Amino acid sequence: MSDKIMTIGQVAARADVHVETIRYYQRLGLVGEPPRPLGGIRHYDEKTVARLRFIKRAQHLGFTLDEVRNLLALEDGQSCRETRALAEKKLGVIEARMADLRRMQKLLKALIAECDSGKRPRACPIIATLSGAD
Amino acid sequence: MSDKIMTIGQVAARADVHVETIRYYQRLGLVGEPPRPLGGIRHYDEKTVARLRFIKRAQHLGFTLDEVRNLLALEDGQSCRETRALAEKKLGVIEARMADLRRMQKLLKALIAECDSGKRPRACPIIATLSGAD
DNA sequence: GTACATTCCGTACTCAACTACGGAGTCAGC
DNA sequence: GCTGACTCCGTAGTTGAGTACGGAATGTAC
Repeated sequence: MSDKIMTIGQVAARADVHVETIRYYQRLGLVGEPPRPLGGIRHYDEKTVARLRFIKRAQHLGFTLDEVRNLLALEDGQSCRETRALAEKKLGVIEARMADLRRMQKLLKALIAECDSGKRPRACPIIATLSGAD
Repeated sequence: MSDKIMTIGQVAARADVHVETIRYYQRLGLVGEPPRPLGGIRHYDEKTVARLRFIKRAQHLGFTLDEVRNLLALEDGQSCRETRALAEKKLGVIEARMADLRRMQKLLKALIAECDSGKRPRACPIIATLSGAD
């Protein structure tokens, strides 16, 4: 576990975010305030990089920072009971999201196949199917 | 295909969005301006409801309105060639997103199992794995 | 030991995506 | 034919998620 000490700028570069973003996440409590030996400058380690990357990925999957905070609580959580409950809940969210993506995927594939088969898809039903008319 | 005529308020209620949101999407061109017979009030049909629901779902999966515009172009697209290319591209995006979700899912399941097995997961590696350290 | 780059910190600005507001027009029921 | 609910339209305000700015402090290379 390479515990090389880094400055905020190095962490930012490695996680591909702006320095300001890290400080913003610290204000929100998504990233902890690291030790600050000798007056001023904070010392970060590789874990922060991983955490930042995780946040970005989760966001990209449609989770808000607030939801990401919950996901992060799984890592941080002390109580197994609470962690378990949260994990279960998030699992449900993720599975619903995957189902939606699978539907999109299926339809896109069908659309492509239809294009290939030459028969003009008169009004392909992509939206009708995806809008999930309940 | 029930082509019942609706007002904007009825469409909003059925699609579970605000009236203002529909007008906003019209300004952005995500939803077409419907016919407006007899002076003032617009007449909508069921298709608009489906379109709105689709937009909301796609957004929830992490697509921006701009990306949603692209997805909608698949439905609206005249040219099979262009549609095909776009569909192919979106399919890639969706598959990447699903892979990420699958990773999350797997880890959440592992986390739950670990909780259940009684052995305290000392620092569960959820983030480490999800941060996708390349 | 002094430039120069970074960090620190607070505050202000930006951008996407709405959401609210207000006054005028329209329409359906009584 | 009037009342109350809904629509239309433009403009302004809000929220979430950053991004930019600028002056003081610190650290590093020469």
